Amino acid sequence: MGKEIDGKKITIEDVAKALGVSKTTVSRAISGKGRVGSATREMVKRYIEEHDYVPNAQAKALAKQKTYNIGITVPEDFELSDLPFFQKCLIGVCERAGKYGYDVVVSMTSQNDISHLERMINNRKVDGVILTRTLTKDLTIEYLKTKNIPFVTIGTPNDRDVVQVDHDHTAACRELTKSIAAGGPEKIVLLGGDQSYNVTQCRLRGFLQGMHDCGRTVFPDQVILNMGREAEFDEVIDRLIEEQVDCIMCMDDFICLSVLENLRKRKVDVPGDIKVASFYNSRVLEKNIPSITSLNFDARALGSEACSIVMAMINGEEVAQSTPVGYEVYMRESTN
Amino acid sequence: MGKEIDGKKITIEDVAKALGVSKTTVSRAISGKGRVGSATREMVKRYIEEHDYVPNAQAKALAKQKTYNIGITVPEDFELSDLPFFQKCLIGVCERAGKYGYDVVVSMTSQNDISHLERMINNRKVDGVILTRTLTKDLTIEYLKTKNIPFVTIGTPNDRDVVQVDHDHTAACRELTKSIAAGGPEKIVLLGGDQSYNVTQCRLRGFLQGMHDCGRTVFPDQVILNMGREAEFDEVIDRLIEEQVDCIMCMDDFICLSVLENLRKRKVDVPGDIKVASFYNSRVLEKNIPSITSLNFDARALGSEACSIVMAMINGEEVAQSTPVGYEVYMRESTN
DNA sequence: CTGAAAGCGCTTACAG
DNA sequence: CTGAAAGCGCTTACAG
Repeated sequence: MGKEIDGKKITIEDVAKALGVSKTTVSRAISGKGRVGSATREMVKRYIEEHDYVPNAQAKALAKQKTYNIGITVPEDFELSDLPFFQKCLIGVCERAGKYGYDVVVSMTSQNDISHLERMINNRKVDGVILTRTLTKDLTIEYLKTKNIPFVTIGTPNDRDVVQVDHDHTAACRELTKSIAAGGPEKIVLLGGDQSYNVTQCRLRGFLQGMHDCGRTVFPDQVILNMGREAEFDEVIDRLIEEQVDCIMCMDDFICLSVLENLRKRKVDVPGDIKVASFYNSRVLEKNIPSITSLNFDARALGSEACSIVMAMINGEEVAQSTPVGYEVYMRESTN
Repeated sequence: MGKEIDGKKITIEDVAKALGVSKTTVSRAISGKGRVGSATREMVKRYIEEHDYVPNAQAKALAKQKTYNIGITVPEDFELSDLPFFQKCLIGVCERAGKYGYDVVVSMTSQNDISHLERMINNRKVDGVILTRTLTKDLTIEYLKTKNIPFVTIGTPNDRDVVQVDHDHTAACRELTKSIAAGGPEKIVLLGGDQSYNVTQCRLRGFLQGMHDCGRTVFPDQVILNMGREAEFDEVIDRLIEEQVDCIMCMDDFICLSVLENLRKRKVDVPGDIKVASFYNSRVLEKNIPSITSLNFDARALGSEACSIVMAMINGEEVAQSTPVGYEVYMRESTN
């Protein structure tokens, strides 16, 4: 196996010589571009198959001015984000990229440091990039717009001229909110995360719309954002109990987990005393008793979709400015 | 900004012409290899700085027969593994790689499909690779050994001639087990995951050693591996309660989470009725009440270390076959 | 249908 | 200290 000459890989020239044809012919037989006699083509194909010839991607890249790589950003401060979300996206991207013969190179980014991204772009390591998170004030988007490189965001930046794919969070949250509000609970409160995230804004909007759809008025004290530290939860939950809130809607699973444990600590029964729902997949909560009403999203599909879209852009095709990926509403015990 | 000619990046030739020197000189001034007059060097440096010249990495790669990329495998079936572990490793790797001017390309692998890895290697997209997980029967290791490429594993494969970096799970579990066994609980049971993972074996070994250190005999029914589905937990926990087990040691956080929720459901008090400990960081459990006795590991450090080691191998340096990364034992409320 | 040659943008012996 | 030239391994007009 591994037919190598002196431990070195064989090149297109070796193949050409061995077969008594030109490099041009070998190249064409492999790429399928340009005409080659079918007998010649078969001969070449058989030879490279038997001799494990694999074209040097670096050389190809240089000649074609393409890298056959796409970039993806990985948030350094992922603690702030949904736990397996990035990883699922990544898998989706890898899977799809592989079908195009592309590899994926990752670039670590944080809110205010995009130096790794810059290096990757400047070094022309990739033909396009996928952003896995968008912030309201997003350095990566600003940067990429100045460069002449195709990119798509997973998530919904405010910026209406960047190509994006996302779950329709607003619609999803609206639907879930409606389903719950219609069910009766008097006082519903929304607990959310970092308001600098667009997704926070989308979910908030969906919540407000859903409430509005049911003819509900939302007072300022029914929306609590920027939940983070443990101490805050203690305080907030205390207040909500005191105010006899009927239902707590959580923008993500971590908030929901904290809420549940806080309620448990205080011996507050869910859903008996207070109903609880989450605006996100409850992987972390999946074993929870009672089961948690939530939305269901498929991050892997998001990654796949995003990848297909950059690939299309790289190939110069037209793409939609925005592509929604589906969701489901799971009504479960926690809001019964 | 972005001094480009016709929207194309400037090349070393453009720089050379503009400065009236040869490409050789420019190349040397940039790389610092070969002698160049210091005045010339400064002139070149200033010019490329002002004109945003960035060498074409593809061309450099081809000329130097190096890619300036390292590969890292991402487990497709990460559901089975620790949740943020891979991501932390990845961040650690990215961070360190960046310091070497390297980018990192990911390759999706599953237990029995390493085609993406193969493509990445065959296409020579990387100079070395980091495996983020090792299985007892590991296709990736077998494959990489046949290729002539430096690689290091995160985790402890049985294979004693692959370079590896890992937490010393065995020692860590041994220490935690000792601390607990010394504290008194009569009947201690170990609940573990997939026994095809080496880490499972290491933890088991540590547990057995720790028990042995305390003069305890371990009977077969005190070790339960391959815990997976919810149904199993119900059954197992029922049995353990019936057998009046005093302490449940969990090999990872997900097992621990399931155990805790199962006990809670049955109104079994922790640590009053049964003590609980985890052999892994309790990120998922961090808000749990009571706080959970566990080991503490730093996956990001693991990634950094692994990266430094492949880099050394790529540069032809000698490296230790095995590098341990530290751990801590956190005794908390759940075993009091 | 096939090939010689130039080109992609670097690096690096070799010579001066 | 500096440069002309060959080479890395592909692709692709251009010519036949």
